[in-house]
Amino acid sequence: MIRITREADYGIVLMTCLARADGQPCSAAALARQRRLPLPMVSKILKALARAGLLNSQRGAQGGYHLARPAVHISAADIIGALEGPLAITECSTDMHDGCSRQDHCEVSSHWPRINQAIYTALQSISLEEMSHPDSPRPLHFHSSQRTAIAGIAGRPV
Amino acid sequence: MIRITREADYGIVLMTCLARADGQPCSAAALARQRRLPLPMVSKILKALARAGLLNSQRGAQGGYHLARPAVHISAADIIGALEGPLAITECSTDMHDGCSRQDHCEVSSHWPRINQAIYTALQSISLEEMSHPDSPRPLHFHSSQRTAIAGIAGRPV
DNA sequence: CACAAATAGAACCAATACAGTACTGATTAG
DNA sequence: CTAATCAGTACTGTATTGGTTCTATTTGTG
Repeated sequence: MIRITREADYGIVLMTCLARADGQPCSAAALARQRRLPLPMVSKILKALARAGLLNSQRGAQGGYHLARPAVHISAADIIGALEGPLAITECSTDMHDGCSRQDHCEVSSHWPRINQAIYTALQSISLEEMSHPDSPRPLHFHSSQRTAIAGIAGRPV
Repeated sequence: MIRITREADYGIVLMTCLARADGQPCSAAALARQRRLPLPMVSKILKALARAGLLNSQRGAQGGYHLARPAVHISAADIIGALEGPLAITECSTDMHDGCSRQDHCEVSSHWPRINQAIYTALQSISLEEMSHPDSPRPLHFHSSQRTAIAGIAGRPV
């Protein structure tokens, strides 16, 4: 129901790779090969992540990217934020909602920040470190019934 | 960074209206007028909400919509889910990710459900009842510094 | 020094999804 | 019967996404 772009999706995949390669710089090409992703796309995403300060880059031959700080201090929110801009679930959720002509008649507006905050907190509680490990060590309240209800049903929203 | 569609946005607005009108059926036209929203859009959204079982509808003259159950038992997740389909942050987050050809090389896939779950939980913890009150009675950890960081910066992601 | 391997950055394009509209039909109160 | 109101489908213009291409710029290696 809520969607992040594929860019952010790939971004997380790539970051986990880099997290596992800890320290070792990886070239965009290497990562693309490893994950079977189109190189230009990988390149673009890594560039963005580097610009956001999540990755350090080394140009030239034998260059590549590596994490700018330990995986424990990078959250899902950081990565997604870097690739999709700041959290804003609706356009109204800004300080200067000039564009929102309905502001006067929109009494929910004050509640969006709460929802934003809730999601942001959720995303921030998940560290890259955690995501890099194949098995989830901390199952994060998973009631199997809920699980099917959420991850179970068809993918792309209709 | 994460976006819901405007449909879901309006959906929440409309649901809060109906929550406040408690019991009284409201026509699509009335709601559209009240919130200054385009009628066809309002109509479309209410239909979807009714189909999802969140609203009951009464056809014919003097008809309208009203909540199918008390506002306390309707969550933001319900509303958004009704309008955008089940929670699926990426297409991989499904049981049968047949389409995902990279599955073999995608080791994060197992972690998306966790993220989904985190967001879902966050959204479910916010009831329509809460959203219908102008002032937030439960500020849900709001550190003003964070607040600007999240709701502050420009709206629509670039 | 020259070359090759990398990243940096911008510009570009096609496909899709979104937001919104229009129209036609069904139901029901008065 | 008639007007009000919901139900459903199909359509359209625009914006966003996903992805490519091309041209620098940097830097290690022979």
